Amino acid sequence: MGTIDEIDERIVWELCREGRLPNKELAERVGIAPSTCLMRVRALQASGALRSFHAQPDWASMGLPIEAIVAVRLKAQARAQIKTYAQRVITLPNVLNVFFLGGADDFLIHVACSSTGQLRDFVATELSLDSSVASTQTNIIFDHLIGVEHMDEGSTWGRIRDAVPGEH
Amino acid sequence: MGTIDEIDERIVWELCREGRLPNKELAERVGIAPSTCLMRVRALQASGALRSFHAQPDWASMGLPIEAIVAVRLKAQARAQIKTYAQRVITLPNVLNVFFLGGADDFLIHVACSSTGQLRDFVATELSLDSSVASTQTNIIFDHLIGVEHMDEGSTWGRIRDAVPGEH
DNA sequence: CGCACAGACCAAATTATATTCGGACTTCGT
DNA sequence: ACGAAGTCCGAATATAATTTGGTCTGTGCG
Repeated sequence: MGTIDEIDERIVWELCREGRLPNKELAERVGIAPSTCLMRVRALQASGALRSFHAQPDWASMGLPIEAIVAVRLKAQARAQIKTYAQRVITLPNVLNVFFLGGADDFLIHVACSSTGQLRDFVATELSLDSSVASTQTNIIFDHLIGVEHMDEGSTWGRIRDAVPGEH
Repeated sequence: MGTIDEIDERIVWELCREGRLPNKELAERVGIAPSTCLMRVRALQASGALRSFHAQPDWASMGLPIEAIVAVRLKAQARAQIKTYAQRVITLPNVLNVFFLGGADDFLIHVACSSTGQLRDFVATELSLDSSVASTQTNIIFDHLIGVEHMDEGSTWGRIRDAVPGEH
């Protein structure tokens, strides 16, 4: 099956940092021929290791200057419907991300809105109103930093895995 | 200045959904010539409306199957150093995203780890150990849905902005 | 051992895309 | 109405993506 070697990892890594990196340039960076590189990228997509590619816009420029994280708790008896609820929420236009969580909160919903008013309205009518919801807590996002954009060439992800701490 | 019209919005929107969409195809979708489309995309990047492009990997395939959101609170007197702390954290290899928050928590840190052991170790040594930190709370992520992937053609972002609720 | 096979790779040819460039069109101010 | 500025398009060119065929390597088995 799709066992990922060192080169595949470098490919994924480079594409995380620069999603529109041309195949030719990518091939050069990881040290293989463009044709081979293309084959690998397609295999990575087919295997699911490379899920998707997305632009990261400045939401404010798009008229959505207010971002927030909404922590949602479902009623205990509604936990079974957690997937149904999430499936509905993820299709709402303002929703950027949904994280299913363990712990006190059932999930976090990352949203972008045109104003604090719209945010309040959105949370009230789209999130809280659902009968499965026990409570919501809205936290404004002041800034958002993206990890892969701040990572050096040197720090490979291979190193991360190697550094597994002991489970004493 | 970079005032964004209807077509620019559609461009950004399409690229959010498909980051590697070829310029020719993009031009076709938004109904302009490829040369014009290229010019607009570059203008959007220059103006900052299009920040960046990233691949979305399956972190488990990359050997990092454990994802978590860590809520961090700084000591009251350390709030001034919030940016310093964040700048350090964002460069750590396991960190995917950092959200600066208003509210009780100062920020949320989205991380990917090779094991629960590494997660515990990472939070303990890289996040909690800092003298500015008052407390951390770690929540495992069971699943992560991406909004733009689940949005239909029909639902334009223009509609979001229009639907500004009244501030009565 | 030596052959047949599968898998991975590369280079060159082909196809398609990205990019540049010049000119046409619109808008706006005088 | 005229000219300047801005925006757009189409065709030409540069560059990249993709296909193809063949080489190399390792493997299993006669």
